[in-house]
Order: sequence, then structure tokens, then C-alpha cells
Amino acid sequence: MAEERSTRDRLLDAFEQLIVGAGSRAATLDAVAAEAGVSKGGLLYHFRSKEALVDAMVERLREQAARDVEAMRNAPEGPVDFYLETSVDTGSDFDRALIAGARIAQDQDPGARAAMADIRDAWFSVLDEHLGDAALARTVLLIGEGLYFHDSAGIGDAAALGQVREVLARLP
Amino acid sequence: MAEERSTRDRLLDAFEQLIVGAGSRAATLDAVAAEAGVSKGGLLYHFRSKEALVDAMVERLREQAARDVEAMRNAPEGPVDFYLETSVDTGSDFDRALIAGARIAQDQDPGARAAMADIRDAWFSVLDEHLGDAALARTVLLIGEGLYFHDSAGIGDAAALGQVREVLARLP
DNA sequence: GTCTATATTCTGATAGAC
DNA sequence: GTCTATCAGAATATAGAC
Repeated sequence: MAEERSTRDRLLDAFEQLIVGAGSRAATLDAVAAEAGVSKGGLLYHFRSKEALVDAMVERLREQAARDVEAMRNAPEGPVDFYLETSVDTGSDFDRALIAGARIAQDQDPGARAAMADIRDAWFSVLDEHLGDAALARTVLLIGEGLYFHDSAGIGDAAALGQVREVLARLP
Repeated sequence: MAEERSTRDRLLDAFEQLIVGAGSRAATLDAVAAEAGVSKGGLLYHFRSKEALVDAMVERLREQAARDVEAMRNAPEGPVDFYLETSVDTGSDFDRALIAGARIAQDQDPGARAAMADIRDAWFSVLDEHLGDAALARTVLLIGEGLYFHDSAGIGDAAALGQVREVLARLP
């Protein structure tokens, strides 16, 4: 049977949730503890400092991303469609982790910046290998990130994915 | 002769610079005042609260965006090339203001969110009018935002713009 | 493992001198 | 218009009880 989500994981979930939903400024230790339903002391037992909390979140993001890249590489519909579909924020755990990682990277955290750059490189590699066309791979990569940027800013457009697909289908 | 940049404008510049370069968490009143070379009391004479500082920054962004959209509409190279070129962060005042606006919008500031949505709508309208093709206009819009997202995250790729142009040129 | 209480530093804001 | 001094509350972190 499935294990309960550990307090540690619930704290990381709460941290990501606050960053995504309210911005990194709102993701204080107090707020994270309250969101996870534990006291601040309880939080600090699992993560000795805020930096440790950030580092653990980034580490978990890297693990999730590695699984995502494998799924993308082996997707029945192909890496391009898989990538574009998952670039629309569906509220999955990985979506939340990725948006949180991008926000923390914007705060100039070195670990988060490195992780985001590595994830992006991995996506590009799969697209490029599959398409055999670096320019098209780069374009698809940017479109996906445009979709992400919007969804994460809350100004997404539900029709955008379909429109992008239609345009890509026109290419010889 | 050109007037000196007013203290008020230098404070707004400093605020944007800190948001873009170090993240919104680092853009405290203390840091903004120091960056602009005035005391905190001096800052608070011009902006009675942090909220007033944010609102003034967003208002200035709207004015800059209105000028940008006009330039885009009348660009000799056409709106698409103009838009994509200016989506690469060149360090211009408008680039800085736009990235700062996006960051503040991510902190869920209602004024910044509305401004970013309005600016995006204006860009889309110009692209759509020029192209007469909503799907293509949406795709170009997303590519530009992908370019912005990267540059603002500091992981941009200098070759990306050329690659995108090449792909768009393949479309019938 | 989790809590409460406390210490310390940071942040936004006010008052009043110059 | 700009500064210094000061304050209240928030944010990170520690200590020790349970």
C-alpha cells in the first residue's frame, strides 16, 4: 500500500506551493510551516536553515526532471508533442516544482540556476536528437518556455497549444 | 540640453535594477535607497510606501510599453522582426522595466499583473493585424516570451534568435 | 519528531532636524 | 528635498521541554 507522504515531503510541497501561488517573498519559514501544518520548530528539525530547504527542493526537482526527460525520450507521441503538452501547466507535481525552481533561480540562487540550465539542456538534447534540426529544436524549446512563462504568470491562454501545433504542422 | 535624471527616476531605475539583478526579495527599501545613492528617508519622500514605489514603476512601464507598441506597429522591418529582436534582452531601459514588471507580477501584485496582461494583448493585436493569422501570431508571441524568459533567467543563448528566424522563414 | 519561547537581525515606516 | 534617529513588526534561527 502507498505510504503516507512524509512530513519532509509535505514541507517541500508547501514551500513550492507558496512560491508558485504567492511568490518567493511570501514563502517564509512561518508560512511554509503553517501551510504544511507543522510548527516552525518542526520545520527546522527537517531543514536546518532556509538554504537547506531551498537546496532540498532543487535536489528533488532534479530527480523529477530526470524522470520527465526519460518519459519525453520514450513518449509514444514523440518528444515534441510530449514536451509541448507538458509545457502547459496542468498542476502536476513536476509543473509546480519546475515553476518554483524558475522563481528561485530568478532570486539568483546558484543551485537553482544550475539545475534550470541543466534541465533546459536535457530537453534541448532530446528535441535535437529526435528532430535532427537544431534550429527547429531551439524554436520548439522556446515555444514551450513561452507556454510555461504564461501559465506560471497566470495569464495563459487555453487555445495557445492548439495554435502552436497547427503552425508547426505547416512546416515542410 | 538634456535634463539630469530626477531623483524620482533614479529611484525607480534602482528598484528595477535590483529586481532584475537580484530578485524582488532583494529589492528592499534600504537596498533601493543605497543603489540610488540616497537615504531611506529620501526615498520615502518621493514614494510614501513600498506599494507606492511598485505602483509608480508599473505606471512608468505602461508608458514605455505604449511607445514600444507604436514603434513595433510602424517598424520598417515589420512588427514580427521588431518584436523578436526586442525580445532579446539588450539591457535597454524598456527591457529592464519589462523584466521587473514580470517579476512583480509573479509576486501577485494586481497592478503589475494587469499591466503585463495588457502589454501582451497589445503585442498580440499588432502581430495578428499584420499577419492576419491568429495561430501564427500566437506562436510568434510565445517564441518572443520564451526568449525573454531565458534572458531574464540569465541562461539565454545568443544563437537562438537567428535559429528562430530561420525556422519562421520556412513557413509557406 | 514536534512544540513553545526567545534571541537577533532585517524591513517598512514615522518624526523631526537641517 | 534630503538626512538621521527611532520604532513596531516580520523573518531567520537557537534552546530546551515534551
